[in-house]
Amino acid sequence: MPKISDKQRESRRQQILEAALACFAEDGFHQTGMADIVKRSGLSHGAVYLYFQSKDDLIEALADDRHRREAVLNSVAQGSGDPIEGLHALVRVYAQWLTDPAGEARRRVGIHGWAEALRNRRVRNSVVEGIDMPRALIVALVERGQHDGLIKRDIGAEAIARVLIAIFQGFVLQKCWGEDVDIEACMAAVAVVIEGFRTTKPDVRRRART
Amino acid sequence: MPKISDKQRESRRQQILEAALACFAEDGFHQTGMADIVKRSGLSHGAVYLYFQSKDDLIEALADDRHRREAVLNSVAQGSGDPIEGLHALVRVYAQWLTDPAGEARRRVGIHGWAEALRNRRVRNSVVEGIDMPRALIVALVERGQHDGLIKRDIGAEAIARVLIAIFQGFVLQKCWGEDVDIEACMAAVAVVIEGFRTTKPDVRRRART
DNA sequence: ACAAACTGACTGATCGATCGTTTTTTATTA
DNA sequence: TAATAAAAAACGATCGATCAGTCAGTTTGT
Repeated sequence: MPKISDKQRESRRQQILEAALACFAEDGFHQTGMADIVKRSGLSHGAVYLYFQSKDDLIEALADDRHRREAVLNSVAQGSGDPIEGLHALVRVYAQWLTDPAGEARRRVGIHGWAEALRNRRVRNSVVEGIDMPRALIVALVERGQHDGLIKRDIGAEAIARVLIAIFQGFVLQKCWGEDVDIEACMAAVAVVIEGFRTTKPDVRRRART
Repeated sequence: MPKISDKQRESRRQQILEAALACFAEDGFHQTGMADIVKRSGLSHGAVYLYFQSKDDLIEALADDRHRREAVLNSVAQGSGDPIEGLHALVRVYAQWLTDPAGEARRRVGIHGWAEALRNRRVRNSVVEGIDMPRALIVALVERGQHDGLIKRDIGAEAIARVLIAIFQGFVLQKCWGEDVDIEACMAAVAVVIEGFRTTKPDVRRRART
């Protein structure tokens, strides 16, 4: 007979994950000891190992950030209109995520995950898959924009997607290092970047959808 | 009386640094043991500690990448002409650095350094100072371009600099993760981004230099 | 009363760093 | 030129500390 309910069990799990997130955000994966996580969680060593098989298990559980993907997915729903407006919407979503004080720990752990991805195959898969979704979304938007003659056709949609993603990755770094980045001004610059992809002449050639 | 010359001494130092670079690139700072570096260097534990006080000393020595700064400085000399052409030149320099196979280890160590910068003040200072120089260079170019009416005045020069730097930071990540990034296509997209900063109308208003 | 949840002292392994010893090189002497 | 003394350089066995992970025993809720 289980002593605690599934809800309680999940709550304990989250309790440990939150402690681990805070510790990893402060000191990175490999400079954080299990003792730190244990102390912060308020539980004991044994209890933690009831919920996670190993420290690597915890790392992998935190390397995967589903919340952000869901936020992106929501913006997909809105992005069914003008492709370029879709790109702007996407930028807005990420800008908000970037400036949310509550997400500081997640961003820091994310950076540690980027480094860990260089040596841990499972973490790398998590990280790469994590950017695959927004990348595919941007590619779809751009290709639609190019098809409709709104976006320059001489640039690869894939290239545009990677540039936009790179911009946000770089901002996460610069922000987390504590540099005083004027996010608002930078987002304005990114908006100009996106407008730069727009065809200068309206390019009346607009083929019918297949 | 010294047994070995300064040249030999520096050579040994480099020998250790190269071993450490290779090890750190493979496994990160904290997953690399001194024993790994010792073995790779072909020396002994004691010998390594004759040249570096501690493992952290090695980390800090490698977190600072002067070579790249020098390359940027060289491109400064060329950038005395058209500001926008200066930006393109800068992109070319970084694109070359990004695709140089010999620089793979340095790029990977760089990423580990980005994560380490979150918890090690000295490493953070190295990293931040490392991007301060190209940032100042871009700001100078953009402000000159804006002054001459070549670059849109409604974007902050600082913001443009941070966007361009972020792009390259992101590309280093995506490249090192092993994703098949078409660097050439991406650089073409970046070129479009830069052109997007250009004033659409030539903006004849050109004030004389103060 | 019973079984699951939890505890925390404990373990073997591994870490960065040390230091007494050995090797190597150079300046000096024979 | 060959032998020698002296000192720096290099070595590597070894240290205490710390690590992730375990398990026999205790508590807790049903």
